[in-house]
Amino acid sequence: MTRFDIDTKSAVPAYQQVMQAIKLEIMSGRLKNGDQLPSIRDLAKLLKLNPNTVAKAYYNLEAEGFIESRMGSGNWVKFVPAKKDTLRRTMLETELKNFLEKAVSLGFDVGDVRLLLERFMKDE
Amino acid sequence: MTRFDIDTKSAVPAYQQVMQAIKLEIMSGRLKNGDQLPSIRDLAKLLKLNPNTVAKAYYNLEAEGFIESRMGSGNWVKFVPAKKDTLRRTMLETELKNFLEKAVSLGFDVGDVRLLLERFMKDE
DNA sequence: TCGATTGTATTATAAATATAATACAATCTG
DNA sequence: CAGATTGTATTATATTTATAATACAATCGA
Repeated sequence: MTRFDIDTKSAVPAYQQVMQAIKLEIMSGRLKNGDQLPSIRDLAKLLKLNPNTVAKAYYNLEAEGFIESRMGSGNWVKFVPAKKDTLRRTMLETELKNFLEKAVSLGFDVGDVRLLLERFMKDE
Repeated sequence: MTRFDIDTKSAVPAYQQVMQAIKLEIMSGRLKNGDQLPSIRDLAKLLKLNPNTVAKAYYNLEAEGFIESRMGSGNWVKFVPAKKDTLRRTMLETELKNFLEKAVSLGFDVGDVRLLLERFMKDE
């Protein structure tokens, strides 16, 4: 797993930074299905965090279906490509719906959003 | 202004509910440029909130450019159609960028988002 | 001008959240 | 089996956030 650091000055809570970093590792493929994650205590020591903070990150990652915790033994990446694709898609759809809600409350419709998106695609 | 209520059981803070309701009034056109808003104390009494809670909502609405507060006199909707359109567009772009960031961190690209969006347009 | 109305500032309280300290319990390994 | 390692649960502390109580200051209007 790629090393990462916690920005203690950030407004983003430490446990969320841990979650984000690990998700990124999984999404990018650097962490594969079945890979074992560092133990809570080891990662806590490495990042200079309290073990409970890492435990909270792992707990949430498990709830979101990214990893699996087994008592006494450790934490593993849970990454079944097919399932993960539907998971990612579900997450994307949730985020899109949230965004569209905001757009509508701003007075725009889905067509407006589509036009703006296409401008984005041309620009970059 | 259309009457609205505060859901005290909601996880959304009261001051944010006030902001959202007033933005909606402005965006929908029910509140027009130059319209005077109820005084902080009046709205607080109406909604059964502390005046400071309403003041916080008004303060943020002013910071976001939706209204204007004048000491001793009151609060007015600031809604210059042209400027407001650019404001809305800026807000939309900000929200879109935030969403696209999440999409990318999920492993999707802008093209994927466009396809999903078009499916949304067909379905509804 | 002067009282009433308005927004603002200060301070306090309550609730939620993040982090930490510590103890507990399941699993693995020799 | 026994000790070490692992995740989990409980409780406490610190910080942030939302709300409230109160006092202050600018503006308006009779």
